Amino acid sequence: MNTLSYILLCMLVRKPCTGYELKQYLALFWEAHHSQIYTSLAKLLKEGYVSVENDEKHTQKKIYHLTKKGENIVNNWIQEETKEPSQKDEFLAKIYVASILDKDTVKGLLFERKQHQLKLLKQNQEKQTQIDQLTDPKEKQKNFGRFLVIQRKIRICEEELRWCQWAEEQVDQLFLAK
Amino acid sequence: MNTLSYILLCMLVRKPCTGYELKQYLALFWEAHHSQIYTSLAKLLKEGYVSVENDEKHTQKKIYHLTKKGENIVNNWIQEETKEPSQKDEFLAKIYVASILDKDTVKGLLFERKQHQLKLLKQNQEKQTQIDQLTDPKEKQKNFGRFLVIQRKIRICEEELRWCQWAEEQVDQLFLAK
DNA sequence: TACTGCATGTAAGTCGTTACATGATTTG
DNA sequence: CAAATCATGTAACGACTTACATGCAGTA
Repeated sequence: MNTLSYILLCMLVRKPCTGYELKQYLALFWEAHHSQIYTSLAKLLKEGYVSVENDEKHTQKKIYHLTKKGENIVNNWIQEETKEPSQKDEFLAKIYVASILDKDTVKGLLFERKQHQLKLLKQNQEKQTQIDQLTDPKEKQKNFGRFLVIQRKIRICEEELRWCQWAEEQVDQLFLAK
Repeated sequence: MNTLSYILLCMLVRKPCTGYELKQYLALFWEAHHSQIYTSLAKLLKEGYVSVENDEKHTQKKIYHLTKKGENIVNNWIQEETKEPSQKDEFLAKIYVASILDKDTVKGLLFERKQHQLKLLKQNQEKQTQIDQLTDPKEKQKNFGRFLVIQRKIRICEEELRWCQWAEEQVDQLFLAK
């Protein structure tokens, strides 16, 4: 059992999913290519942590369900120590060397980042709207954790956008002084 | 040349560093174990992108400098397309399944996260103070990119702390309703 | 009917983690 | 003078990326 396997099992607590869906849900706080997800799901199935149901209409679809054994192992994992988050951000490495770049390059980098963050923000706001529209209290409760995580993402996107704005102003000031 | 190699070269733009220092500077936006850093530096040296100077007092220390060739390749890399940031955060996977956890577990997770973020915030505020204390304009200019990146980290830490606070309130409300 | 998105899978090669290994320097 | 931190390195193993490969479903 590696970390990705536990993450996949966590995703299945809320509802049964296909591998394809898992990849998308995961994106809120994890990264994995489909090749990795499908091989991990195959292992989890072999070891009995998940079960598969074949969709009748879409015969190619495999809907994975969490088994009792799977839920137990998730519960144990949650009690274990939580590893610190890891991040890799090329953009910040480029910003780090701003002093050897020209104004247009730095501004271009910041512009692209802003576009990316705006896109992310919009996507997450849509996800939130979907949760807000749930009327069934049971469904709403099942989505509580997801709701918290999406809210966090939205807040951080907004803060990053404010930082981009501020950074642009700093760049302007620096090149004015030169 | 992989991404880590470019990141290392970027770090050396500001000032010559040892592998040990690089690991610490990197932490602002990248993660790498020392084993990876030392082997990458050895490759960069062999290919002439960096040069080594041995510290006279501390003979075990190897201070890496960026060569002209290294600076050129960094400049080319910066013009290339920037890969999107990647993140891996176990904590959020655990929060995601909040609905099957008890109140104390969720609150405990949030508490630990808060402690971690407070530590990070403090560390970065110290880094900022160091930059603020620079008086030489040239030194200050060289640290411009670093300044931007540290500011971003501080802002995001603060936002995450606000989110933790908010999330605790949400948890209280949920368990009140139950 | 062509194109985009949905959906799954395998294999080779690269990257990253963990463990092993050593030794100097600083601080209480 | 013991412990923590600084400082560097190698090797084995596991995780991740990239490329190859296939086919269905919806829509313009």
